[in-house]
Amino acid sequence: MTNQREIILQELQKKKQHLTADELYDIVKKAMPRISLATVYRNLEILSEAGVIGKLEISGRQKRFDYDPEEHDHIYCVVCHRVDNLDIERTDDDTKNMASVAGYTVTGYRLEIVGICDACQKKEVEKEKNS
Amino acid sequence: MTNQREIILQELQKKKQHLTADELYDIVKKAMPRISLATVYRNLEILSEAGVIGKLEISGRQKRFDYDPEEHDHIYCVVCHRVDNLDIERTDDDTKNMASVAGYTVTGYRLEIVGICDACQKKEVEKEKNS
DNA sequence: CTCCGTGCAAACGATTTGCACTATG
DNA sequence: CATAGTGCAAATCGTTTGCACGGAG
Repeated sequence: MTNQREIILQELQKKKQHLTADELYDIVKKAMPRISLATVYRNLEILSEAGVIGKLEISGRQKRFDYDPEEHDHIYCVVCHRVDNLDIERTDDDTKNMASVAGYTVTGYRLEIVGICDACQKKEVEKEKNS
Repeated sequence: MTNQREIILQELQKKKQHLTADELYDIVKKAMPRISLATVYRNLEILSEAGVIGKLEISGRQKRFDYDPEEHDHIYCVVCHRVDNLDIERTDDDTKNMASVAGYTVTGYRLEIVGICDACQKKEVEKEKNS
């Protein structure tokens, strides 16, 4: 656990958001100006591999990293691409229902709810006023 | 609807699989050797925009295109990345449950089941035999 | 000393774009 | 003849990697 690894982890946990590698890079640079983006990527990979954080491959281009490594689902905003945690209980029933599909052995699932976040809804209203 | 557009669409529908742009490119090249990958990308974008096909952003690197534009969920194989359609009914209840989340206006959801497909399971067995 | 982790820059894979050209309406 | 669509190559974006160096054990 190097110095840079620790700062990356701390900042991610402190923000309590689902950040991309380069968002986190910008933040960490303030505390450690000579850090490189590659180091951020490498450490995020190591940390998620170790189960300390989660890695999200939500629709869109960039991966995001989750301060909470527990299995859970996400909701994301189609406008600003912000991602939040969902707290929906995953019933065993669901998993059982899936087990029969097309010869697959089911190992898990990912539910991704899509919507427009509070902030973006407000922005929409603003826009309509001005037009 | 140009000639190349038509062939791209036909081949995708004929294959009844969830192909990536470059897989489709390889297929279409046989019928139309001078076509470029950019054209395949452009037309897949246009076709999915028009609702004739679907665009999938499943975990992993490449986008896949779906011959079936209807809303439905998918299962994909973690080993070979093959994607198949799911035929799980989406109840209104589900959507209602989601509506309350964190100030979001929910517009939809995407369920992605993860597993190992039939073919890859068989390959696993083979490997074990040989080792 | 020995290595693992770093910073940098260059490489990479997937996708997109600028441009000149071609077919089609 | 106007213009939407093409092929090609170069550009772009997010991410990964090779390499020489530096610092901790």
